[in-house]
Amino acid sequence: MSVEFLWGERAAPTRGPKPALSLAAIADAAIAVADAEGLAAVSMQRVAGELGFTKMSLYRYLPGKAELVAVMVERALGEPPELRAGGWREALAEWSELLYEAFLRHPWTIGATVGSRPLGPRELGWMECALARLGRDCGLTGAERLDAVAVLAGHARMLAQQSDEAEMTAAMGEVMRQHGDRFPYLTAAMMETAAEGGQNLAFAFGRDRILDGLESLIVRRIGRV
Amino acid sequence: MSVEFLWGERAAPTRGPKPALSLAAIADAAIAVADAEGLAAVSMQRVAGELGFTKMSLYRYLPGKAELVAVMVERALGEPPELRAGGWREALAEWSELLYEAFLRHPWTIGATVGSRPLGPRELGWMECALARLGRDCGLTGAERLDAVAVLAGHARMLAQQSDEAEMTAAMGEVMRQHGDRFPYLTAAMMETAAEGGQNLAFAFGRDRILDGLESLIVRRIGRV
DNA sequence: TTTCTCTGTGTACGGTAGATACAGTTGTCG
DNA sequence: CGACAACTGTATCTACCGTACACAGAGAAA
Repeated sequence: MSVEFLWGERAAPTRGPKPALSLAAIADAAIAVADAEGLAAVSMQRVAGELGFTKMSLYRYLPGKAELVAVMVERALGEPPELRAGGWREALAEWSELLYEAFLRHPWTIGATVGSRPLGPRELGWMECALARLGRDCGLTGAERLDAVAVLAGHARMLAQQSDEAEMTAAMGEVMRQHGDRFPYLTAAMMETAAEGGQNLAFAFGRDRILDGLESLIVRRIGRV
Repeated sequence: MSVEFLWGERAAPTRGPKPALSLAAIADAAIAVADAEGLAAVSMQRVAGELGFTKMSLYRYLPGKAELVAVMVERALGEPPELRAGGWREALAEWSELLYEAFLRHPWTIGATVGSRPLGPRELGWMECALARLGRDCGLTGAERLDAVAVLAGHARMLAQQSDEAEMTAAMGEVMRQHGDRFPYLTAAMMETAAEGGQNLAFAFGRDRILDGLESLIVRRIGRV
């Protein structure tokens, strides 16, 4: 995986035939496949076929599949958002919600952004726009600010992943019916949840707890929010 | 992927040749490969070769590769821990740290536990032993207790993943040197971090913020911890 | 001993990523 | 204009992957 690929703009060649494809068109076709059938369905063959070309033609635009996935992620993530005016807490709340929604729009990005990988400009841009609001005067060190943003991002990622797992929850219900007695506290919590009904506020709950925790530390450090 | 596989004990056959392999031996060989070279290096061929058998022999013990990975995860996770006595906060702090260390021991489990998958008894057991400490009398609803534990688990997973990415950080440093001016706040935070030195407390920082947030909610709900 | 079941093996198939060689197109320069 | 160089997409090839299936041998039950 070449890091430069996500950052460098390659000069458009002047000689030779006009390219029939483009990086953007390839990425969009791949994203459409991933949205519809998951990341596992994205193969060079499949994407090229979707565009009416042979798979090897894609290698004129991309060094390999890893780069394709990286470009897909960058495109699916979108430009970093313009956050509403307000304090750091409101800004980070909005930021994490937007990230959460981006993950929901393209659930495969969750699986595509695990492990070591080169970060593209947009992924860094999202980090930047959160850090811009958690400024240097909030009483947190640089490492703490980075970690605070990472915790929020991790929460958005985890909750988006959970909401993508309807059939997993169904399969788990079957298991719980058979082995529920081995997990009394888990069973109780799930029964309560089912009785309450409202489960869509799971993301907001965790996010607000994290922000509560940050706020209490900041208050301890500088005496105000 | 058959859910029953992780839960059911298959009866040992009485007739025919003695099995030369065992599920445990296969999983251990696969885990050794994954620990050394990553999950991508785990193929039926490779695991069977490691044991001195042909790949097709593995299918006498496992329906397919998905089940192999599921068994690997269950084995690598280990039995749910016995948490020290104490309040919910100390217990959850220890719990998330143990989970974090389990992820560090087998970094590939992070990538193997994304997306919809059948949960095994140990994965549920870990949830159970955390929920047992965040009891019904803490003022949180069932859904809130589940989400609180999920946030802590997600944090452990995310930080374990980050610490596995030394070369990613290195590659990012190169990128920042070239395009750092586009990300001033990110650059500042990273410079500060590098100057401070101590980055191993990143996990504890996030964990303590999450626990702070939970504590402040519980205090609001029932007036005490 | 015969029978039946389970074991591990060999072969085969369709899928994957990717290297390489090649034919056709097209801009630039003599 | 003609020759050349650069670039395109295609066809072919290798090396894997997971796994379906048929089969020979092992070994306990009948």
